[in-house]
Amino acid sequence: MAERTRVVIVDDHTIVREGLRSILELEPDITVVGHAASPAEALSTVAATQPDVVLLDLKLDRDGPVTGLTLCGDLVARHPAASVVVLTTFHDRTLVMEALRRGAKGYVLKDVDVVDLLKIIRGVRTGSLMVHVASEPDSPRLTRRELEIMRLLARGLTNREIGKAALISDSTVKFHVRGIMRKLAVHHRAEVVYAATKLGIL
Amino acid sequence: MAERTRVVIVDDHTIVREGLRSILELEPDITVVGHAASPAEALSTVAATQPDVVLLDLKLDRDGPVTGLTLCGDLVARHPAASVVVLTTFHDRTLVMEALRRGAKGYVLKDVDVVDLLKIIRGVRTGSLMVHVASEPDSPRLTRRELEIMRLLARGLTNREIGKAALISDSTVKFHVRGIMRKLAVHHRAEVVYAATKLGIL
DNA sequence: TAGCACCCTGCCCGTTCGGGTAGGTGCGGT
DNA sequence: ACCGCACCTACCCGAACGGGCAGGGTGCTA
Repeated sequence: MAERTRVVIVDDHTIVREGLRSILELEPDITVVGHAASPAEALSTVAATQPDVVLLDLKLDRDGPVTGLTLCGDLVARHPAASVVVLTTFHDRTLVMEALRRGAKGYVLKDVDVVDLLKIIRGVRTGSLMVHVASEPDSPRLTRRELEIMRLLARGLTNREIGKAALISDSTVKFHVRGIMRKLAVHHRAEVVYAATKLGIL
Repeated sequence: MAERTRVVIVDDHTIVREGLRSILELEPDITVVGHAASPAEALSTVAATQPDVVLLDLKLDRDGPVTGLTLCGDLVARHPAASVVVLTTFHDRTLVMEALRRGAKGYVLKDVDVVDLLKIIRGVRTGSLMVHVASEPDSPRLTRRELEIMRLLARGLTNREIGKAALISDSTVKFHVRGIMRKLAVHHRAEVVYAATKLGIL
């Protein structure tokens, strides 16, 4: 292996980006060829640099991990040669599974040892580290509308008020709320907020 | 200023700790004399190394920022010579105010520029950077009972069910829920969960 | 001793919610 | 052309909620 492993870092926090770069650049067989703070930036950077590994933070903004998950799928689809390694603070197993389901080659919790991180980067690069994907536990997939309703719901709006805000009737709001509750397997709107927060959807 | 600024880093994520260390060690006038991942470790490390600045992440575990806030107060109380700089991902203004109220000398959002971070570290060290504390906005103080009720409420229990669980009547539950809502300045239980999560009380 | 904070309970009332049924549209894939 | 899915709307009804009221009690502290 003469070539150095080319890595792109995607994280919205400058400190994490720079910190990771500092760590990785100390390794002789690894080089950081780019970094990005947003999905758009990530896609263009990866396209431009064609890295071996993309270190991807799932939480790219205050909207939770959805942004990162989506980006993960996009990166895998457009750049199958690059191995996406999910970097996250979430201890939530469903999130990890969701990322793997979308084609991530590995995942790293942010409190891992640096040595382990390096091991994983080298592992996915050589292909010696294979992740067991095992099909789906399928975290609930909310539609656009449902997400919108849920955010308004979390702010304490009544169905009627949500209807005003979303320009739909309160009957429709109730319809969507039912959908949300069914998918999250809960029965009260307070629990919706709780579950959504735990899953990082909110 | 002949002496180098001595810094201790407190963060539960190894990657953030090592990353920060890598960044700071590049500066000739700054030296990282210790790091910690937990409150206990932080207190002993700070006591042992007597740093000028403590970089403190508010979110030290999955319990939210309460752990960090408490530690912030403890550090300030036991080591008034050390300047605590709060490092956090939370964009929430109330959290920052709460930290300052407990004696933090400054705060840094994790997505700041590295240059700004260095500026702040040097600022608190020389005392040229002074934070306006302005007394208190006082984050709401819930009683033991209210906290207990709130946690059950978040799980989606009805007032009646909460009563069963807490061995009190549903009338009393409603009494406490009213108290919670009043203190959080909200009017619906879904919003209670939302507000409590944002404040890290849950 | 009085005051205060916390805790507990009951009743009222109008509003909102949760869940059910029973429809409608439009869009994208097989 | 058909199916599935997201989306929209309307009706019903019992349960739960939100916010008032009016009272209990304890324990600690000034």
